[in-house]
Amino acid sequence: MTAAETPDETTVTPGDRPADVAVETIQREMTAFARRARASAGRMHPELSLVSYTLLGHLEERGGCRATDLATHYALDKSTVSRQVSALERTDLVERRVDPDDHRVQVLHLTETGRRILAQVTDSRRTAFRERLADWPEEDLLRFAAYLERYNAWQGAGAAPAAENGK
Amino acid sequence: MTAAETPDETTVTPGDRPADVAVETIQREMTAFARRARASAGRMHPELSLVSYTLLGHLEERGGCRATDLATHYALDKSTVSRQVSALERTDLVERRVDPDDHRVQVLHLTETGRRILAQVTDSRRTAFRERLADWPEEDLLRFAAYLERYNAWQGAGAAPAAENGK
DNA sequence: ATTTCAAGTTGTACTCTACAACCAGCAATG
DNA sequence: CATTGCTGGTTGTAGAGTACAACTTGAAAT
Repeated sequence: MTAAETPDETTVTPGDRPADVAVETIQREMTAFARRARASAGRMHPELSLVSYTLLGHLEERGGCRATDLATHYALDKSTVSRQVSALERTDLVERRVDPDDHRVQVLHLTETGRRILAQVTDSRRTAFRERLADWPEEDLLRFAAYLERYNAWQGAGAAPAAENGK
Repeated sequence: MTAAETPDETTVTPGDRPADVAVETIQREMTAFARRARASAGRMHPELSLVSYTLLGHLEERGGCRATDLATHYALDKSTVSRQVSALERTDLVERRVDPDDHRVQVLHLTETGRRILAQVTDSRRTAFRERLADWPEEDLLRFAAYLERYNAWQGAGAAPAAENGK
């Protein structure tokens, strides 16, 4: 429709080389994915938002850590983490234990419930991903995983030196 | 840390096969990316949120479409789209033209400004992505792009049969 | 003409988020 | 020890993004 929409080529100027096209595609697809992720995650598990999920995951992986650690690791404001943690505590998924060495800090730990819910959501998410990737040859799965890791591992030169899952 | 954290194996049950590990990784990395995307996009372009950007992109790609089309395509509520479009109109990035055939519908079009801003943001995003992918061999770029497309193209069997550009 | 349907808008509410102001411990200094 | 300053966390406030439900208006079907 409306072919008279000024089909000027200068508007976007996608590079001509295959690599440029690929970068373009990567950008587009990553963006599309990101746009959907939150909502779809929320639909799947109304009980545990994407953020809560990753927070809980970090807690389990580390076996407890401080709110500040979560904040820096995920590049979130400490107030955000504070509220998230409050919510998680209210729903009895995490508990706070005041650090005896420093009464300012409170080490966060998963509760049994938290561990259970996390496992449950993880499982459900895994199922969804598996279904989605069911017909992929193993070789492609491995490569795709490697690419994603590589992509995410990139540390922006000038970017905030914080964040990133070092582990 | 805290090895006394009940290291029960049943908690996560990651499959042992390489493919399972890969799926796990894909899930984790896609999630990590999604979590950051919005914020980083916002930091890069305070003028155009990730959503606005994709909306504008769709408009350009299609050369105008209805709000409902945007809603179904992006699986957003029509009220959400309505408000987004309002904002885009207020900032003079899109304009509405009432469809002469059906006075209910208003076809959305990019304005000149909209086209310009979109191109500008697209360019800036492309630069960022290129930088990030600078040291990737072309072969990997092509494969990564293909994987992402394939991943995103997946239509959940039971998912909403709506969406996607029929046209 | 009346009912039904589709496109959009508006009211309301909730989540996620940041920033700024603040409080409470710890640490260093005189 | 008292003062100053830093760090971990909370709370007030604000804004984006979103959904759902109720409503308006125009089109279509009967």
